[in-house]
Parts: sequence; structure tokens; C-alpha cells
Amino acid sequence: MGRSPCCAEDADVKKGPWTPEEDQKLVDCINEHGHGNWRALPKLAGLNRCGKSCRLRWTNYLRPDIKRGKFTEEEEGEIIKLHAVLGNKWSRIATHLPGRTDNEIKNYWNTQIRKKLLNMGIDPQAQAQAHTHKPRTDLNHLLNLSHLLCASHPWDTAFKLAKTQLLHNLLKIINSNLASQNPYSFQGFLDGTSTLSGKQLAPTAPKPLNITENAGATATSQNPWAYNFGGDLNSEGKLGISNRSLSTSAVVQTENPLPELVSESLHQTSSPINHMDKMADAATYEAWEKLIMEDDDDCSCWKEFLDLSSST
DNA sequence: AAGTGCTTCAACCGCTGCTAA
DNA sequence: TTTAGCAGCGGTTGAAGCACT
Repeated sequence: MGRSPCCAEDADVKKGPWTPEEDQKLVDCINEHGHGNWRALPKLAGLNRCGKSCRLRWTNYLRPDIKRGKFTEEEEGEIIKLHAVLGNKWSRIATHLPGRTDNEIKNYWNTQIRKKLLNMGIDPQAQAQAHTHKPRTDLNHLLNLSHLLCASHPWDTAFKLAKTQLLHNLLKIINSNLASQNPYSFQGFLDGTSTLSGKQLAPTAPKPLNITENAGATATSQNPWAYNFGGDLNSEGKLGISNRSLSTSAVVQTENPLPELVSESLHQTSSPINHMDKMADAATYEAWEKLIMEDDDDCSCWKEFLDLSSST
């Protein structure tokens, strides 16, 4: 299947930067005829360009509804939030940011946000590649996350990034623990039988976020997460996270529900958990615990996640 | 002023997914 | 069911502008 590049047959087709005259021709043509057929459009407009180039020029630059100028704090936060859910689906992200193009967002991510991630010690590759998410789980980094959460204000970009990565780490651990005998199991975390720093964890377990209400699912009154994370292993011993276990939460109703986190952990289902993993898990729980304690009366961050996921 | 390195972003390339025949 | 044509997407490139020495 497939086909040769659209302009391969047109060796003399013009490439490179567009001139104002070419822009005008393209705009005039689209205003008059619309852009139903990009391949035919260059001829119609009298342009020596390939249709692909015309489409790109229009969608990324000439479209009348394009917003120019720097990204605002709100837009940046939105991008981070969306990227956490959608990965590198720039066009999908762009649909949530009116006036911004996928190319612009992609460039902004690669030049600005990526830099911030690096400065914060967050693995940019994990953030940038939707299908190879590998949140850092080394202890130093987890402590970093914890410190970031404590040091930054909830509306800071740093805070949002740290929360995002923390959630990823947590989901990763949940997935692997459900299929293993990790003494730091998430179930233990939930029911309070696992301890961190000598403390029982149950009192600080997450509050219900009404994530099950909309989906019509039920959660135990004592432990709203029990249903959602309660372990839904399929016949292969793998976590059926996409259907029942987490499907009641909007988190995994997304098109791209962190698949790499799931698959990665599933590969480790039978492998022994080494000491460093346990320490990393414990550090993640600790960071989580801090976040929950500080976020006790405001679950807005998780609501944001859920709202976002359910809207995609 | 000139040279060098870095950053930004418009544009290109190659691939994927959808649709119609 | 297969195949060809097309639009759209995401990764990458390279020219232009900027900062620094």
C-alpha cells in the first residue's frame, strides 16, 4: 500500500520559504474555491508548489484564525496537561488550544518545555515520546519531585509537571504491583498494611473524586480506589486496565491511556523486585502522600486530569 | 566588526490511516 | 479483499536571527 511522495513526479516544483506573492495567490484561491482538494489547488492557484506544501502553509501560517505571539502561562499549562494524557499527539493537543497549530505546539514543546523538563530533572524523552514513556524512578529524581511539589505553587508549571510525572510513576507501580508480590503493594498502600517511614498510609489515601459516579460504577465507600485499581487480571495474568479496572475512571478512557506504562510493567510480572525498585516505589508513595496531604481539600488537579480525559 | 555557537520555527520528508473503486 | 489516491500527522532539518566572545 502507500504511494510515492506526492511531489516526486514534479521535480521542478518550488520548495523553501514562501514569498508574499505566493501567499496572496494561495489565500485568494482558498477564499474563492475553498481547499477541498489540496493536490489540485496549486494548479488552480497558479502556484508552482506541491499540494502538501500549500496545505502546510495554509494550516500553519495563513489561516485567518491563527493566534500569533508567545504562549501564555495558561496555554503552557494546558499543553503540559494535554501532553500527559495524549502524548505526542500534537494535532489532538492543538484542537484544545484555539488558534494554535500542531506545528507551533510541537516546536514550543521541543524548544521551551523540553528545556524546563531537563532543568527539573524530568526525562524529556519520556515526556516527548508517547510510546516510550519511561518516567524516571531513581530515588534522587523522586525526591526532586517531592521537593518540587512542596516548593512550588499549585499553579506553577513546575508543580504541574511534577504532579504529572508523579501520577505516571504511581500508575506504573500500580500496574506492576498488581501482578507481583511486591511488599510495597498498592493494595497494602490502600488498606494501610504497607507503611512508609513507619506511618500507616490508609488515613491519607486519596479521596473519592467522583470518578466512578459518571461511569455508573461502584466503589467501596471506604476505599474508592479499590474498585478502580483493585486488580483486573485477565486470563494471561495481565492487567486488563483498559476495560473494567480503570475504565470506570476517565483516566483510561482516553485514546492513549498511557499504554507504555502498562506494557512496560507487564513485561516484569514475574521478575523479582529488586531493592532499588522497592525504594523507588516507596519514594513515589511518599511523594504521593505529601501531595495528597497538601491537596487534601482540593482535588482539582485530579479533576483536571479526569475532565480532560473524558473530553478527549 | 567579525566569527562562532545556539535557538527558533517554517518547511520538508516519509509514513499512516482513511476512503473509494 | 485488495489496491490506489489522498489528507493528515509527527519527526526532522536547515536557514535566519540572536547572543556571546
